[in-house]
Amino acid sequence: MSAAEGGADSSLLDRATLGSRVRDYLLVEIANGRLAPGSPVRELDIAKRLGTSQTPVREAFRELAAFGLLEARSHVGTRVREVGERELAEAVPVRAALEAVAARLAAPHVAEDPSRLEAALDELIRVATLDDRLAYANACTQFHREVVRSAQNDSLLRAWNALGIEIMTIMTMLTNEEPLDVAAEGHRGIVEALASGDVERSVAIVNAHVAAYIPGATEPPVHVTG
Amino acid sequence: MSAAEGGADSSLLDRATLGSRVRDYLLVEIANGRLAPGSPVRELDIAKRLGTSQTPVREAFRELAAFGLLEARSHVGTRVREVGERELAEAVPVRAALEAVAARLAAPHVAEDPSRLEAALDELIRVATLDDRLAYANACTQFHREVVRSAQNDSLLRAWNALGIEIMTIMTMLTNEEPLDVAAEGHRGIVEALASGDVERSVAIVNAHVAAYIPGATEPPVHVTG
DNA sequence: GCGTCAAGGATTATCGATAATCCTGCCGTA
DNA sequence: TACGGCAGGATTATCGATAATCCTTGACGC
Repeated sequence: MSAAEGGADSSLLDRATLGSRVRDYLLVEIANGRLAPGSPVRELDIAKRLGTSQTPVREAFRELAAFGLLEARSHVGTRVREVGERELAEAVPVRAALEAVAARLAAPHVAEDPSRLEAALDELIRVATLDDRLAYANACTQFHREVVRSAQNDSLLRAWNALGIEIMTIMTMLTNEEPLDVAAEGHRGIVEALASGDVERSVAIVNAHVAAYIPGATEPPVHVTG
Repeated sequence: MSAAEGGADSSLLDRATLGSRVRDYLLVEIANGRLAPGSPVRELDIAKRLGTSQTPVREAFRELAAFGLLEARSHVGTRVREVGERELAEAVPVRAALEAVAARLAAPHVAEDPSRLEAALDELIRVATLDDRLAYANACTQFHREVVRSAQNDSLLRAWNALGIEIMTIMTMLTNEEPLDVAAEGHRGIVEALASGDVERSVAIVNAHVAAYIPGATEPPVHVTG
């Protein structure tokens, strides 16, 4: 998915090109574990399975690789990227820094019109009642993406997207025992802080939230002030 | 360029795939203005001009679109996106935040073995004598990428790559009058700070450096402490 | 035993051609 | 005039097949 559309487009219209539908298919397969991390995926295999040619599959592969979900080696093969605890931990300070910037930039916009973010929160809380950790992970990713999107800064969104939060969140949720309703409610504070327009509080809350995402993290690894 | 390869491959070895060479070609054409912002680019035109088929061109288009350099509409056409000062300025706080994290993480590693970073600096200073602003821009990007790479954090590198620093730097260098040798020397302080292992000084210097990159910026938009 | 090299298999990379889609301009109608 | 619809052109999207590259395996010489 291009950074501009941000990964939320294809479900709306049927304008979807074949490539984007293949992409979504792979996304789901990776998300629910049918394509396990580390397992190889072959362009022509997927093409045959979906009844398309190699071309759209190839395009989908490239996009997912850009998101860090797939790992491709030229002329050799592609596999689902392994995201170990080390990778997960590694991403935390990066994510914290980016979402801190996002909070700083988003606060004024959200304060002016909090409706989109509130809708994302409502959806998250609704999904939390479904006892489906996979669906919850996706909703959670969408919520955070909405925060970043609220900053109205394409560069920021692109960088954040490149982290591959989808897979990180899924991993975290599946190796986690936290009740979903509690996890969901933990996001309310973010919306409130942003909607109030209080930049410093927003940044602090987001930092704490992201840092808490990885079990074992004791405090925000990067504290952003300014 | 895929996030994994990091955009630094194609100029070194001839491992470059056709798609990546087309990408680089287009990058240069856009940078030096032969492909003016707003002008349409046709896949088959470029393909014929470069003597390839449509496929690699298409791939290059997708990558450049992901970086915000091209604007594609399905079944209609692609044009060079207008990258105004606003876009350039937008990226600054994001880049500053990422490179601050990079400095924090890289300092210990660089202190232990500064050779790679020093080599990048030497190369930058060497290229500065060539009076080729395009080459300098590339060397400069390489230097900063080396700083980020020194952090030894894949997530960080992916996010940074997603910003498309190449084009930002090229744009800046081409609309800039600063003498190249002065610009190059401005990077020495970064290496020294990192090599000394002084994290706080490293972060401060990197922040100042990045913020100064955009003419008109008065102070680091985000100050990272911790 | 160990390094070197060649052949073969696996996978992606590229090609040339065709299909699908979208836009524009024209025509007919009221 | 304003409006709807329908050819025709332009461009991308997709296809099926072939080429190029890389890795592995095993033979061979030392």
